[in-house]
Amino acid sequence: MGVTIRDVAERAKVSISTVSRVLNDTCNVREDKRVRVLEAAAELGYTPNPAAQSLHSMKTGAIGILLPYVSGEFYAELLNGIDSAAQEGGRLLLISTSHNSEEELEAALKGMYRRVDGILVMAPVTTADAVLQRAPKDIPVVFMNTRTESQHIPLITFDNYGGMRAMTEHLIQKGHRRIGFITGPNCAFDAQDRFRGYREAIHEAGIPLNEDLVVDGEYTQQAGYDGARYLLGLNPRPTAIMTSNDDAALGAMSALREAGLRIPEDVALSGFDDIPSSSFTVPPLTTVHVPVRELGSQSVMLLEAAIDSGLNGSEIVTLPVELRLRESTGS
Amino acid sequence: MGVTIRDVAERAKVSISTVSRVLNDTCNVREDKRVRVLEAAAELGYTPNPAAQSLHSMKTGAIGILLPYVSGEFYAELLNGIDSAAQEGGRLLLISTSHNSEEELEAALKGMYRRVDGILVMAPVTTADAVLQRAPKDIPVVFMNTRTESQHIPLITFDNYGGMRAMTEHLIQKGHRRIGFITGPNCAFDAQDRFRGYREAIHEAGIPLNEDLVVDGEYTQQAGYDGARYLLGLNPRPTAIMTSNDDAALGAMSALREAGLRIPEDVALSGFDDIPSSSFTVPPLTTVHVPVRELGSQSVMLLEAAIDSGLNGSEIVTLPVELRLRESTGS
DNA sequence: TATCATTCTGAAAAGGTTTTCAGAGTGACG
DNA sequence: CGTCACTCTGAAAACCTTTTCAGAATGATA
Repeated sequence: MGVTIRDVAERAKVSISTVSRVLNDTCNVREDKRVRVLEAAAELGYTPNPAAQSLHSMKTGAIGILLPYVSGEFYAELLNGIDSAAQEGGRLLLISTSHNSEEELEAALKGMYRRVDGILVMAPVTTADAVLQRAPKDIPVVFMNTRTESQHIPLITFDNYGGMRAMTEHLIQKGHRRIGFITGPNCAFDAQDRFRGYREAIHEAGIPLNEDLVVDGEYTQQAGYDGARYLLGLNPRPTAIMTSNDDAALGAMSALREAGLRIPEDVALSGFDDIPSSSFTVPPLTTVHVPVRELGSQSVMLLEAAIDSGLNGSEIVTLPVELRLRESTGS
Repeated sequence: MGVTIRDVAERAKVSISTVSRVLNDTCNVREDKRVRVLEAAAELGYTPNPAAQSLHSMKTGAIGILLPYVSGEFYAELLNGIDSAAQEGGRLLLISTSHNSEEELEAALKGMYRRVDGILVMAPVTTADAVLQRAPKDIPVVFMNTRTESQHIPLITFDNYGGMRAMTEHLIQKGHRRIGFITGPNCAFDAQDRFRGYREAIHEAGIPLNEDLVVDGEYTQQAGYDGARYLLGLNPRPTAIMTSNDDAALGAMSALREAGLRIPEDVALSGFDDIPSSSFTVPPLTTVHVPVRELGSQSVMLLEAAIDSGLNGSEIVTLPVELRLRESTGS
């Protein structure tokens, strides 16, 4: 079917070794043969078969990405960061989503084995250690936004705890005492960390933690909507509502409007992630800016370093987050 | 490095052919050898090398996806549809984004050549025909949401023209005569089709097309915001604003609120795409529901059919769209 | 002219799998 | 016991490339 190096060699009347040498210019070939080969290759439209190349070189030129799911602007941004860094490095991207349990992750890892030179894993519900145990050991793995017990795992994450803590302090400093909190999915570590930031800030301010003000949620608009409606039904109702991500905040905003409440005069509202939408809400949403694109691109760079050096790095990088104070909390 | 079929054969004390036969159960092997092979394979953790398999079978078990960019909820949904269908078919996904010019597309196609069994292309700014000319011919390609001159190209799209036309008619029927329109990117065919739907509906209603009411935009919130601000500066201002997608509508909504205008009493607003956010805005956004997930999954299925049958289908499927009338237009 | 050093070049091996082909073993039957 | 039919099994080829190794061609020098 396809045109092989043999066809090129035949047409250029040289051996296949010479063709290979010319195409990879790996050592000197007499000029006339060189041009003959190049012409033949161009005329036939020859492209080396990547499978054969991989087989020999034990490299694939691709990296794999495992994500728990893809939804909303957050993941779109993440993919942008990953893709641009991968393209920079001239690598293809194999992607596989909706892996939450360890079993699914293991299957996905196996599926990528030897098809990629390294794997990027975002696994918010399992520890990196558990994943690594089940992963093939001769391929570098870099984690994003995952928890680990060991300190020797290449991991890029951001300061979920600190961000939510700072946000809570901001609201407390604005005078709020009854602060409702809509959590993310309980099983996700980042959601736990964010909640911890809230809890500890509340505690340190000497405010008793009121369990009624904490409602289980998800990272979705629907959950934000539902959670906010619940909180608004309390008596007295909270003076501020914190959500665990911006999507939930959008949902909560919808519930607040529906109830005829003004933001922030009646109820203040905060999000987390700083997705593009958050600056276009009315009022603009106070949130925590998370460097998503950087998370993606730096993870790829870390992975490439591991691939090129052959040794799996072991740094844990925590990217800083930043409060974006906007009108939804009266700033 | 890795464990090969040879290692398994050695351990099980059989030939590599037998190992291959057992693992693919391709013909009968005596039971005792069978279990020996299976045990050996399990103990060594053997996984066949995909490069070697591809080399022999001329199949890769992967499909490629070329997207112009990834941004916002629309693409997240699309990827979901694609990924779930691909997983169903047991295929891996190679993804590559930010291809707009024909040159970039060609390079990306070349890069995927023989790494995938088929390619899914979403190319809103070039015609499918142009892409096909530059693509390797021995690999099936399915297009999404692209324009073509020929009728014999496998293409799944949806009714951009009809959707926007219906939306315009809806607004006209609500009594609007001064209807502002914020276009999508001029170069994109779907944006052109959507605009055409607006123009022709206006025309058929006997309303003269007022160029001032049409403002160039993009598929972004920022463009919607800017466009709406411009339209609101007109005197008299339009009584309704139509945007070319929901992201732009969110931006426009922000501009309307900022200007202290009520939706829909002062200005009605419509979007296109029906992204998840659109039902959580206040008021909920009237929009055109587009079956994004289906677009993704059906494209994959069409591609798989082409791969399996060996012949590139040539149907053009146009998925129906559907008006979602909500409060932002007074429904 | 013969020899040497130098630059090019082709044959062949290796990389890991699947599949074909022919040969080996087993059991049945005459 | 010899033959036949049948089921298993192993050796080898094929898939396509890169790279090593040895040999060929060229030019220069004695």
